[in-house]
Formats: sequence, structure tokens, C-alpha cells
Amino acid sequence: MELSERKKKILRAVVESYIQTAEPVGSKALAQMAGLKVSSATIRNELADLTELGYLEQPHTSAGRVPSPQGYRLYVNELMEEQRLSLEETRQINDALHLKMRELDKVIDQAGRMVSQLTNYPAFALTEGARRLTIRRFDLILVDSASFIAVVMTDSSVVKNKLFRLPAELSEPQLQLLTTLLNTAFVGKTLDQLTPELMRVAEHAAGSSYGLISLVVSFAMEVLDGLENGAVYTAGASHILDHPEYQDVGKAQKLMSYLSEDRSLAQALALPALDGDDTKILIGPENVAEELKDTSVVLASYDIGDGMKGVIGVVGPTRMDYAKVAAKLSYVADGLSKLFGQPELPPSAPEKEE
Amino acid sequence: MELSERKKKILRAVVESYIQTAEPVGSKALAQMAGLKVSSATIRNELADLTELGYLEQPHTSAGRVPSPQGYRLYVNELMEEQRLSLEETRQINDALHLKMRELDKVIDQAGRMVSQLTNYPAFALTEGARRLTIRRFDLILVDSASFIAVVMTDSSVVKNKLFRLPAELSEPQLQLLTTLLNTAFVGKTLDQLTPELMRVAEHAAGSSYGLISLVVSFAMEVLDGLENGAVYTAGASHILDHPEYQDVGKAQKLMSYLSEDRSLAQALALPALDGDDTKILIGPENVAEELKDTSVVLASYDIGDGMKGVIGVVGPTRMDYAKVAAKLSYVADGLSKLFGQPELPPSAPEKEE
DNA sequence: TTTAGCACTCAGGGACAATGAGTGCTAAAC
DNA sequence: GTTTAGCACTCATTGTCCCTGAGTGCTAAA
Repeated sequence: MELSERKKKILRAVVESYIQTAEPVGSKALAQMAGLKVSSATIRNELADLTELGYLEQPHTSAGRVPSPQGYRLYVNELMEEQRLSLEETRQINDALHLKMRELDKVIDQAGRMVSQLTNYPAFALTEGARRLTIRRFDLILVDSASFIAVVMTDSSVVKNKLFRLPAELSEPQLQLLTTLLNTAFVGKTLDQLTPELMRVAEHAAGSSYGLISLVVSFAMEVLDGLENGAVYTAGASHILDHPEYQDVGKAQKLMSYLSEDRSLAQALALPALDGDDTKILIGPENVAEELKDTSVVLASYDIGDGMKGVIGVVGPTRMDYAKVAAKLSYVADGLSKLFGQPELPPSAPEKEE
Repeated sequence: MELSERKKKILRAVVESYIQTAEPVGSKALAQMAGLKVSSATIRNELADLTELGYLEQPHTSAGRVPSPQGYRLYVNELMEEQRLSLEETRQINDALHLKMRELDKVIDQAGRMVSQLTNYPAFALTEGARRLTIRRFDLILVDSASFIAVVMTDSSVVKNKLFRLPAELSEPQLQLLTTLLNTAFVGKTLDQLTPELMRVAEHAAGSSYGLISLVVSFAMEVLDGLENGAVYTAGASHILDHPEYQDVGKAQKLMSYLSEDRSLAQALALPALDGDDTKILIGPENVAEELKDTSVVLASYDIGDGMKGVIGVVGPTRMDYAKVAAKLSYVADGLSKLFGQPELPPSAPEKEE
């Protein structure tokens, strides 16, 4: 059954007032506020209906009304107006995105922090675990006679390096040999294919190289493993305490410690994020995770390139300014997608310092 | 004036009881507890003395005693027994340290998290900003015709890389040329010496290379800059809420938001950390930062190599189990020092999977 | 269908007394 | 001189009672 226009108007007023004040809304306040020219008594009747239909709740008999999850859902689906970001805000976001070193994890971490700061809610950023990644290339760079850097590159152009120090001399030709060996034997392989046997064979072919092959390949495996499991960055957990629903330390603590366990968050959110379109809002009990049953989560997904995806989002009380948060998140997500897709800089304009 | 043996014994009992229970300690409880065969009345007299001398405080007339910062100080300096870690604990720490990729910042971040988990207090790990770092070497690795990886290595064997995508073709010889150019012109230079002029000159020598030199050098500058400023990693801020002194949400929030501003923490702690020996304990008002006046900080420093140093520490209420925390911290710090000093693995024992 | 009026409910807050842990002091005992 | 028992005193904490006021639901008139 469709709600009457007036009921919708009232529901919207309740939600928006409650979002602002965190106080139950009474009929009298609504009568003045909402652009309706009816008395508080009329509103009371409507409120009673809305409560019966499950859109509103009453903390106790003599209190005003508070939106139920179902009420928020209706608000988000139909009543909410899209929020535009101010120029100031978009500028701030753009600046922040372009600032730092463009290393995959750094950028994503950074984006999470930014979102948290922007919205005043705890935020997280995660990369979907990519499946079946392979190694694309090895490079070994001699540093001095007893150490070298291994650079490993995988699909999605992820590059990682590590410095190896050895208790023995190492010559440039030896390193060359190792490099070609690594590249012929291990490039294009997935994580499972990097078996101990394969490593032993290669090791043997390389002659007495102090088990260097194993070392470097183990490192490569770590890298692949890390990427396949996805990464989770959380930021701004302390913002929880900003909001009156978490004045109760016990509650706050529960949520916080949930947020700081990376694994759980990733799992809880992987599913809803996968299908959805651009942004997604999960209200209270719509969350799968028990710990999030009375919080809301807003998600936006972005493209990393090569088919990899990521998600950024915020967590907060169900009383959340969904319109604003969703707008900000989706703007940041778009920014990230562009950032990862884009070449370094236009060739025509070499940089000038000022 | 030196305290009598008995007074010390009583003070110690008060501190240790209070550390455990967070409740003011009364004379009766002490009479039973401390290995003293005197009545509660005697203890009361002693308590009165200790209070007068400033080692104890009374929240209100009809309450027990609580150690003052000065009392904690005496306890830490003279009364505290060194705590030994259990085998289990040392194993846990060692495992964790050796687990992950050995990238400078990853390890340090990881160490911070571990400490926080180990002690149940918020922890931080920071690297002292190294002065006058120089670039030791550049390498450029071609990925495909329109992208390459730049690997920059600095003093202290820090290695960073970044992927550059270009909207134009690039050949292996071109890249070779660039590499030698970068290495001849910029190696051994400090951050200040990487001036725009120098970049322009080099750019010119390279011919029309799309401003690639600037790009790569800018990246190198970012790296140097990052290292010189030092980095701060905080972890486990949510542990604050575990402790009864932060049941007051306002207090908890203040401390938390202080902890999440990286800069301030680094500054507040840089000074005391610089001189000190191995571990250092700052009790309540001994902290310089206003926000930390009623918290304590325990610090331990470690060597990164090449003269660079770092600090790990925890923050908590003045009622903190100093003995345990100090022991754990110093163990982890030692572990880190060893880790950074050590070669990759003994040459005789190539790794085996199991 | 809307509105005015009225009785009813109930959380929040202030006043007040009871409780009890812990103190300081004094005077006796060692 | 030190230790101890005894006792009056202090004061945070807890629970009870009551009042207040915001907000409701219902009824009857407009």
C-alpha cells in the first residue's frame, strides 16, 4: 500500500529532524516545522498510523517518535534528496587525492582517512581480493656486494620490492643469471603453482646460490597472497564517540573492537558490495554481521583497473545523514576510479615548479 | 630523606593493588595484604605520612589512598621488580616480527599493532626523522611500451618504487639513457640540492623526454621528504575504553583524538626519546603535552641501521602496569633492532617448506 | 475529516535519608 | 617511643519518593 502524500511528508520531517537532533520528535514540533497547515492532533493521528505500519518507533509511551530501520529505508529509497557537494568540498577532495605517492595501498589508505575526516564517521577502504593473480616480472638490482633489491610486479601493475642482505658476496653476473632464471621459471604462474618442487628445480639449475631463489620467490608469494586476500584499512574509529548514541561506553567499545578486526569487516561487507551498483546503503538490521545490527553502513565501489575493484565506506549509527554521506562517498569513489585509470600526466605539459 | 623500609613496602603494596583493581586502597586491606604484621591503625599512621610527603593522594576524606605521580615515580625507580616475559610471550613476539614482508614501514606499523595487542593499551611506533638523507641510486624498469617503474633507493637502504603510466611510447634505450642521466645528476644529493634548476638542466640534457626527469625526481623528493619527517603509526586506540579511568566518554574522546593527530604525538615524544637510554617512562605531569598530563607513556627505542633510530611506545592511564609494559616494549624494541641489523638468512641453510 | 480538550503515562531530576568504607585522633598497652 | 584498640566523624554512593513536563491517545464537538 502506498503511503499518502501527507504521511510521506511527515515521515520525512521526522527523519530529518531526528538526524539533526538525535531527539525523538513530537507532534507539536512537527506541526510547526513541516510545511503542513494542520494541528498537532492531526499529526498525532498520522504518527499513530505510521507507527502501526512500522515506519516509526516510540522509545516509551510519553516520548516522541523515532524512525525505525524500515522508516529510514523508505526515506533513503524515496524521500531523500540528492545532496550536492559544495565547490569547497570537491576541491578539498580532489587536492587530497592527488597529493600523495601513488602507491596502491597508500592511496587507498589515504582515501579512507579522508572519508572519515569528511564525514565524521569511522571509515574503511578495502580492496576486493583479486583471484588468480600471476607474476608478471622479476627484477633484481644490485646494491652493494652483499645486498640486492628484488622488485616483483604482478597483474594489475602492482609493484613491490624488498631489500635482501646476504652474508656473502654476490656479483652482477650471478644476479643476471638469477633474474633470467626467475623470469623464465616463475613468470605467469599463480600462487598455487609456485610449489616447493618448482622452487627446488629452479634452485638446482641455478647452482649454489645460497637458496636465493627460494628467498625471492617466497617474497613473491607473500605479495600475491597479500593481494589475493584483499586489504582493509580503517580510519577514524574515534569518531564513534562524537555521536550521542555511543555515549554508552560499552556500546562504543563493542563497535570499535569490531571495526579494528580487519577480517570480520571485510567478510561482512564483501557480499553486499559485490553485486550492487555504485553506492549502497545498509540500514541497521539489514547488515549481516551481528555487531552491525544497530548501525548503518554506506558503501561506494571504485575500479582499480585490470578488473580489480575496491570499496570505501563509513559506519555509523542508523541516525546518519545518508544524503550527505552518500554524496561524499560516491564522489571520492569516482575520484579513485579516475585516478587509477589515468596516465601519469599529459605529455604536452612538463611540470614546472613555482 | 630516605623512606623507611616499611614505608616503601606499604607504598609498593598500594601501587600494586591500585594497578590491579583501580580502586583506592584502604588501611585494612593493606594490613591483610602486605607481608607486614602490624595492625591497620599502624598502617594508617604510615599512610598519613606518605600522603604528607606527596607519594599518595586521597580522592576524598573517607576514601582509601591512591598513588600520586610522585608515588609512581618512586615505584618505577626503586620498588618495581623487573618482569620476565614467559616463553610463550617471547615466542609470540618473535613469530610476529618475522612474519611479514620486511618493508621498513610495514614492519614498524606491524610492530606497533603487536605492542598494542600485547599490552592492551594504545600503542605507537615512530621513526625519528633522519637528517640529510641522500639518494643512493635510481633504477627504471620498463613494464610495457607506455609504462615503467621507477625504483629509488636512499641511505639506510630504504627502497621505494612507483609505477608511471605515460600516454606515449617509450623504448628500452630511452629508458637506459634516462637512468644513467638520473644517476649521474642526482645521486648523492640531499633534498635541498634537488633544485628546479638542476632538474631543468638535466631535462635539457635528456632531450625531449616528456618531462620524465621531473616526474621521477619529484617522486624521489617525496621519498626523501617522507623519511626526513619521520613517520608515525598508531594502533589500538580503542583499548582506551578498556580501562575504567576512561569510562567518561569526554576524557576518552580527548585522548583519542589527540592520539590520532600524528604530528602532535611525534613532537611531544621526540624530545624525551632522543637522549634516554633503552626504555623510558613518563608519568602523568612529566609529559610535556598538555593532553597527556594525566596519562603515562612508556617508550623504548630501537636501531634501524645507518644511524637511524625509532621509538615504540604505549599510552595509558597513570595506573599502568609499568613493569609488564616496560618488559614487553623493550623486548620488542630489541627484536626490531636485531631485525634491521641482520642479514637475510644464514647462507648454509636454504629454506625448506614443510 | 479535522480540531480542541483532557486524562494519562513515564523518563528525568532534585531532595532526602540510610549505608558503610575509610579516616584521624586519643588513650591505653607494649 | 611505638603500636594498637576504640570511637566519633566524613562523605561518596545508593535507593526512595515525589514532582515536573513533554508527549500521547481518546472523545466529542466543529
